[in-house]
Amino acid sequence: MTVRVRYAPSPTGPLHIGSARTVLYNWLFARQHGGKMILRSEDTDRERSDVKWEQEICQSLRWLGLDWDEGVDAGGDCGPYRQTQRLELYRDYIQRLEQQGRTYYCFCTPEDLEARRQQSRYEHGGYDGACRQLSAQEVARRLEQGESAAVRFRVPRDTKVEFNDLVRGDIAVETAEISDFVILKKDGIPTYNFAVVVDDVTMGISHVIRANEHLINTPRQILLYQALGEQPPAFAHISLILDKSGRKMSKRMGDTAVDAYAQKGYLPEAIVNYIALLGWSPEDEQEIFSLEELVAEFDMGRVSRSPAIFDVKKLDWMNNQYIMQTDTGRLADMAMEVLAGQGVEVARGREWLRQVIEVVRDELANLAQLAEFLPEFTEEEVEISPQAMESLTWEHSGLVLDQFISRLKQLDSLTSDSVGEMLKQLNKDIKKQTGSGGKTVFMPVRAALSGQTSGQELYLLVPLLGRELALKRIDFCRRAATDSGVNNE
RNA sequence: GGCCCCUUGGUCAAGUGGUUAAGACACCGGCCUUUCAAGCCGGUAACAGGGGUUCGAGUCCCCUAGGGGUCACCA
Repeated sequence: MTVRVRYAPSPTGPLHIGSARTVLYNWLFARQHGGKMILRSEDTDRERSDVKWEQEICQSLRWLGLDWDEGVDAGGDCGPYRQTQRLELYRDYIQRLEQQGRTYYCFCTPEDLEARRQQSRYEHGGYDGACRQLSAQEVARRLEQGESAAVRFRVPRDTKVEFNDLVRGDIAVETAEISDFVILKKDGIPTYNFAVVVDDVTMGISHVIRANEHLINTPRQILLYQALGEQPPAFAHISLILDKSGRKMSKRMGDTAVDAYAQKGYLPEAIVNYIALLGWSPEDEQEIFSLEELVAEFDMGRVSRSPAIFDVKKLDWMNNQYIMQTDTGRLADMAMEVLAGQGVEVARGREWLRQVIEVVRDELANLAQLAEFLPEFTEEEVEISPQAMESLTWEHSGLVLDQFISRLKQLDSLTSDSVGEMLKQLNKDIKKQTGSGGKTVFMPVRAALSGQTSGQELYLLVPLLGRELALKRIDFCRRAATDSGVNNE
């Protein structure tokens, strides 16, 4: 059997992180079986659908590195791939069911239904079957009078629907639990449950891999497959991704859209890697996976049945892992965009930013955090910590800084090597002159250069500052120390 | 409320009747280091509860509790 899977979003918002994982699992499954991936737009909700979202979803998918063989933006033999463009097809299928007496017209208004439901809410949900027994004459008469009607599917009574879910095992539901549901809305648009079935049948879908919230829809859909005389596909329902509070991920608790993570400077491969591990685990203990490795290792049988909580801390760690091993040129390109998106201007340009990244990358959870690091390399007037201030008053600090300044001025070019050499020599010489070195040398230099007692390696910091800024900093910090009433001469 | 699904440390999770119950993130400590990170080493911490079945249960069965989903002319 050729594997054909699909991702079928409704274009009503950006790509959700949970959906991204669903697509990933579909994609991995297709790729490892030499199958096809299909992207279909379920845009039958005319109120909320918008092509703008369809485009954004496509863009996020591409950004993640997930492609598709057929569908929206790709074409294929089973098109069109937007449900609103397949209305005639649905009509044919509705007719097939009609001819077999499996449907009936329903004239109940939404208000009627709502009112009746209010009363019986906790006894039996769903439709009460009011129009099930309407005579053919009455139906014809009301239709003729121009009364509009929805079409409902006649659910068989007293039987049960059983199927085997690839991740959940055997599932059985009594049809008594399923009321006659609408398959064609009054406006002539099919409902989700009907359209998916027709689409999955006509597109030859072999495996339906989707979120767990659809598990309960599956029996209805299987009933439809049976009524149409079609073989249902295999189903795999994967658990939801929850937020920190254990609820379905909501914007209130953090970012839910893939795009939000892109804008914060998370790398697509980190996102993919992280969500792959949210609900699936490999046989061994590997944590870092490329897309190719995932194709090889992924196993639907090892997908977890329980919901997973999205942990940004681990994502941060994962992203950092990728930041540390990614080419800084690429990071710089991404960072320029990310920072621009945050309204942060990089006055000294991309190449300079690249060097900054080289120096601070091991502390970065995402590229947007670069914004917090930049002042350390650009500001003239820095914040001076009490500890830094104190180190400027040490016995030999004045001497150390004087010598550092004159040597800095003499250096031909500022590279990590030349500055490193210079510092080493300075340390040696000071030790010879005063008897103390190490911390008594490096700490005042650091304090005068940055106002802090911790930070980047000095030989990396200085070249990034440049001679001019470095000298200004030292001047500024010494002045501040003097002004604070302490004599550091 | 009915139905369906789920329940191993704070989080992700391994585990398919016999293990000292892995590993990762986070946290704590140590080493390294002119600082901070990174890195390396180590530590704290879990089978929701109760009944069975069994020589033996995180693993199988039942009940309870908790969480989630669903009960739309939304998808």
